[in-house]
Amino acid sequence: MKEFYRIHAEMCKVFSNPTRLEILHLLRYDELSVTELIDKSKLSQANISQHLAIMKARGIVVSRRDGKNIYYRLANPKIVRAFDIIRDALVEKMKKDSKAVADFR
Amino acid sequence: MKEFYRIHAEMCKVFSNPTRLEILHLLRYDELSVTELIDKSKLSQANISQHLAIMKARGIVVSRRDGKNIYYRLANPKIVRAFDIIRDALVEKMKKDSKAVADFR
DNA sequence: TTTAAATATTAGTATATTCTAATATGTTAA
DNA sequence: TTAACATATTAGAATATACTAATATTTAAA
Repeated sequence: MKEFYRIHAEMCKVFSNPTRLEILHLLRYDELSVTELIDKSKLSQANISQHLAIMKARGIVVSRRDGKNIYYRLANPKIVRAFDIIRDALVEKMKKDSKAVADFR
Repeated sequence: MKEFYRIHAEMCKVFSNPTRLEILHLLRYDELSVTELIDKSKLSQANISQHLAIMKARGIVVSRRDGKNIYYRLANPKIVRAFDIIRDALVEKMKKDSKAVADFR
């Protein structure tokens, strides 16, 4: 089982970087080329390319070439659901925390 | 929005370590004391304690003291669902990958 | 067949993470 | 109040990560 935790952790590690989350968010509904990702995110080309490579290697995104452009998209739509749940839990927690702060005052 | 990605990433970072996943898995249904966690995981006391501190600081687990023991449990059951989805996606992917390997032969 | 556009890769530095070993703190029972 | 148990904290070394700057590769158009 320990091996499975290792692999699971490897997968989660992909989601533990704000830049990658931003890229994944941009890819949520549509595939996008690297240039489009650069435009929409204002991140550097090299940096985006590196993160895409990481995610591709782990099977989170897939790519296809069309002429000069390479388009990336999510490999598995389930991942988005996992995000949403974590985001919900996060929002819930933030509300609770801010309420605790409010109650304290 | 970038700020939100940062916080989301912080949260996901918690799940990006195999030891923490193992602990979370052990806490899935029941609260457990640190000693029980040590027994069930065979991890070192210091290490478990450190990981519990990390997860507590981020609001993933909560604790209560009962005499000499401190019991930890999951703060939000939703988190478990997020795990399950990621795990499913992972299993799906592993099946697909092993099938690709099989087809290749 | 050169040039320009799109993307990938590499090297290197700064920072973060993880673990072990040692020590400290808190709690109960003798 | 001391001993023993349960848990937390600290320090420090090894490893991993993320970013920038520079360079390489691939493709299509001129």
